Amino acid sequence: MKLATWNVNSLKVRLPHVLQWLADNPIDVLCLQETKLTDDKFPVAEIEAAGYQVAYTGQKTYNGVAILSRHPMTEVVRNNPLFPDEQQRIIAATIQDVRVVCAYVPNGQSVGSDKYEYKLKWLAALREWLAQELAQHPGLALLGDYNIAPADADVHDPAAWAGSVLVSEPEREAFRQLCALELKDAFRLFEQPEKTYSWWDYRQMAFRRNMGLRIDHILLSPPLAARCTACVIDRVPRKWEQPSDHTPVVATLS
DNA sequence: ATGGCGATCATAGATCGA
Repeated sequence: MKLATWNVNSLKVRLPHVLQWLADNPIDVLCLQETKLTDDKFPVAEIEAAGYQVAYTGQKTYNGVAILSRHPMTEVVRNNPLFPDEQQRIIAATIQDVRVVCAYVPNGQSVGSDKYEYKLKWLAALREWLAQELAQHPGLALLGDYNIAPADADVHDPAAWAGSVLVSEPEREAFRQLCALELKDAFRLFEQPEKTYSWWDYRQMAFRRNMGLRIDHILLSPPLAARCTACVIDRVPRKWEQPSDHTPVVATLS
């Protein structure tokens, strides 16, 4: 089973990219973030025509998440039941023996801002809910845009980024608290090329200069981590015309 | 120090993202 996550920064603009990438990479499950579509505008027919079922929850302009699956989805949950929220940032579904949680973690804007406080509260509530989910679903995968670079190795210029949003210590502690649920960062289960990132700013030719951050992650519970044979970041779609600023992360389970 | 770029929307400049 192959699972992937991709922040598409508008599914309206990026639907051709998603369909092309799925044609090239016929994986089982794809989690999307930042669809930026209300549910009435979600491109269900195009995705079904590509061979995927889909569950989604969105809103106008901001946020929005979806799960595309080649296999039936059950127990679909939208949002964190422990954290009432207007912002559509979480969708979960059970696919075969895997509880798939797709998350778009708040950006946080800047350290100390209201949005930063919201991010930390949101992450604490996510952890609380995941503990409950794990009790019912031992095989759980948390895929998404975490908006956290867990370590300096995930940052192109750690000195320049030190202490700022996406790398600050409270955010990294929140990431570690998710890992403390025994979730494993699939990417770090394997030897990886240095300076591998999942996001590059549109400005300053950041992609060409590889000025990136690794902020999109797949965390796996112990039974799934034991089955994981690979985890890669696919830079290819970032080179396409009119790309998302994020690129897919893919995990393979035996 | 500021703005870079891109998407969105009360379609023009503002807001947000990361």
